[in-house]
Amino acid sequence: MADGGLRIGQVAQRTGLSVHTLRLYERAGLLASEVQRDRSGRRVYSTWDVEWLANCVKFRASGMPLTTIGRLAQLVREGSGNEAERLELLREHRRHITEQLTRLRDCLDLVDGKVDSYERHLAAGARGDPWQQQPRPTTAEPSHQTG
Amino acid sequence: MADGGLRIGQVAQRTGLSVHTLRLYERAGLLASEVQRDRSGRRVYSTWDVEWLANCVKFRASGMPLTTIGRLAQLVREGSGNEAERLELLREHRRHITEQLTRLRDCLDLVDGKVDSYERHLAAGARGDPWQQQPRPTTAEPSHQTG
DNA sequence: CGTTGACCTAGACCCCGGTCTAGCACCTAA
DNA sequence: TTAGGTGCTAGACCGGGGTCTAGGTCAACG
Repeated sequence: MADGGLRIGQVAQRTGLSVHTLRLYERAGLLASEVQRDRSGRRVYSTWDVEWLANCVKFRASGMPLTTIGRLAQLVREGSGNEAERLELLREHRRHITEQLTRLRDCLDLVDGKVDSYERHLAAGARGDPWQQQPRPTTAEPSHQTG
Repeated sequence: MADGGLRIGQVAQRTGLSVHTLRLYERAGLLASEVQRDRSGRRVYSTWDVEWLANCVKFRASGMPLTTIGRLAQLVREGSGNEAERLELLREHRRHITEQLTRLRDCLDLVDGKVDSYERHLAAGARGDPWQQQPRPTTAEPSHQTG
């Protein structure tokens, strides 16, 4: 395991991505540095590549689309000088994550509420349905309001 | 706005779903009660339907697949007696949400770290790249370790 | 009346992100 | 020398979740 020098299978193991996906990511331009090849054409990933991929995994897991990761990768590939742009991109993603977090917490509230009510319901011996449309008031007609 | 009696367009407005999606959801069996129709065949949603749909929106937003929502809807459609199963389903989804939350927080840490480092980097006058592979140690060859 | 706007159905289309296959090349170990 | 394992490319395929189109029906308004 001398520094650098992992092949695709090993990288797959330690990133949790499939080899297919690794190749896909490369084709899609997600890699921030050209992957080396050994003399018979097989990919050779440096440990830096693997770290980068681990980051990609987290970006994906937090909903960053492949194209965006690609843009970031490109910026890094281009080297120093565009840090402001990278920062911008990262900030935007951070915003995106925090939004997801609040939405998710909101949903969790809903689900928690439902779970609670069903638990109480079942504990109390199942009288009535805590989540049922009312016993059908009438045969609803849209009452023709144009609004 | 007498109780009950919204048409699809209005429902689209208040749920944020498109009319296309509303019809899709119906076809996919996401609705927990048969949508009424007026005498010319147009859908007439009760306010209960709309509430249900609002819940569906949250389920989706928290990553519940359509098929699962469909199962839940079916249980509700079938009426009292299967509350335990609904509870099970909801609990599982809650678990799923909390997992997402922890993963997301983890990703947020990463992104926060990167943002911080770029901010400090830029504030300090951009020396070196905080996110760059080391200056290319050698021309990595995989050193043929079979492991 | 006719026109306009909301609605209907069936079905095609699309994007995204992966997953898999076919057919081939290499390399090392038995 | 051959077999097994791993890798390669190009490209097909897939599932999920929408989104849109074509072609038609109402119904209400001017």
